[in-house]
Amino acid sequence: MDVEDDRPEIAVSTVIFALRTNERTSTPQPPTIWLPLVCRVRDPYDGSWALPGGPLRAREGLADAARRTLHETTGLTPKYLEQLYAFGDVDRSPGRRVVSIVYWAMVESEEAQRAKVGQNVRWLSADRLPRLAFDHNLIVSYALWRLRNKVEHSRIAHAFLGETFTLRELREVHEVVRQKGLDPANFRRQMEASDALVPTDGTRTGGRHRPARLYRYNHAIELVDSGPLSTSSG
Amino acid sequence: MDVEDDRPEIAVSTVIFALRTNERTSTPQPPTIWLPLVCRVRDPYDGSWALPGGPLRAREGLADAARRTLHETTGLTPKYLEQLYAFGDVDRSPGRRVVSIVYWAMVESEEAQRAKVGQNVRWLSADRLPRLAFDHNLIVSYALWRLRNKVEHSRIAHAFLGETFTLRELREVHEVVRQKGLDPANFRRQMEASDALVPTDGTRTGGRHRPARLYRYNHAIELVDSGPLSTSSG
DNA sequence: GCAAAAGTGTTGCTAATACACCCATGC
DNA sequence: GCATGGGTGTATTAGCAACACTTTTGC
Repeated sequence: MDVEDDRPEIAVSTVIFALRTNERTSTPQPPTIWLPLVCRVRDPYDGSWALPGGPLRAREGLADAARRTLHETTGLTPKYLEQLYAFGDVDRSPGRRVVSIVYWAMVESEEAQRAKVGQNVRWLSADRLPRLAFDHNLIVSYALWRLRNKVEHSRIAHAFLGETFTLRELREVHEVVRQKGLDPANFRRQMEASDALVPTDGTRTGGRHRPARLYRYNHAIELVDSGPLSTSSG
Repeated sequence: MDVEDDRPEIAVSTVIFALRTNERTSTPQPPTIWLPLVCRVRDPYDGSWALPGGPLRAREGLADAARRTLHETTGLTPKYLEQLYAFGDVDRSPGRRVVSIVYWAMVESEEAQRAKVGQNVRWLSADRLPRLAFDHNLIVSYALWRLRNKVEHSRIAHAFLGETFTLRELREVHEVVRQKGLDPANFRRQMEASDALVPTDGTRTGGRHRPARLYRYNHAIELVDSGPLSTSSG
């Protein structure tokens, strides 16, 4: 066996999350977690759905590679991107040895609608996934677990929303991700106490009720979350 | 430039933590966090201290590689081992492109004393490190941050201790890692409430005071911490 | 006995919860 | 008006920190 071919390859993949409402149903429903997947067109796993990704280029950072590959396949620009885990089991890819550095990302709902879907790229519901290629079911499970964990103790839920948003919208993100209803009053107080939000002058009107104040995310804080690693250092 | 040489290499390194008392001082002192480092014997960074590690073999899992390389250089067998992060900045290694999958580990104090130190391997204090090779200072900082974060919300402190231990010993681990004194009474209650500990029949005697009950870690729980990833899947 | 750490009890503060209530808007 | 969600107030509860106190050992 050739020594060069023995060297493990490096690939970078990304689990991209967005909150979307199921278009198939006519009655209004709360959004759920969806992710764009790519249909493989060659073996192994020809015809299976897989995470967007690709090989790491020689002069390209890990996060850069994640951003590039997900943009190439989906056209999306994520609002949040973080390294998830390196998957490197010996036989996770039939025939070859591939170590995948996996990232996870969030895109806002508006951006998600701009994604170029088609025969080869499609949104699938995170909790009704078919059997995916490679170990990608495990990867998505872990990414979901991380998302749910992080959203409780961190201030990242806004990454699913636009520049400004109402407290109701932010609460809905939390409710969908954490899979349980939250008291509007208590949620408001927690957010106000956390210093994560800055009220704007605007309000969102719609529906037959009092208009809701629009808030903006307070970017002056987020340094705390990832410790010594800034968001860049991949 | 040759295409084969352009492909990024994969290395696996490990930040190994142990609690040790400084041998140089005669007066008894509380332990602090130490880690074994390897002195490099060739460029780049010839003569600098670096994390134990090495290239990933073709038919070897990531965690296996971490376990192997740290054992080869230090002789240690860690009680806890977890993936930390993949570091892959383009120019983190002069001349070559290396992506390092870094693990972090804890060894119990007794095991730490069995480590084979010498000219090339030495224990250094985690908060008084010199300038290390590559980006290893950043890596150690991040590992420390992770250790300190995880020890508060998780049940891993026992990994610094032997099979059985007193509440005082466990509390000392927390105090050293979290860098602050803890109330013995409240600490006891928290541990008892957490179900993480199982009391044994034994007691530890020593010093002129009442013997302390020995506890054992309750292994029936730990599944929760890492979510869908069991400790094996690297 | 006395020092020192093991172990127990009590109190008060803070934060999270549950839920009652008023406010402002669209229809 | 009236339904609906926006927004405020408040009582109850759970958890945690502080600290006084009792117990049991070595010397």
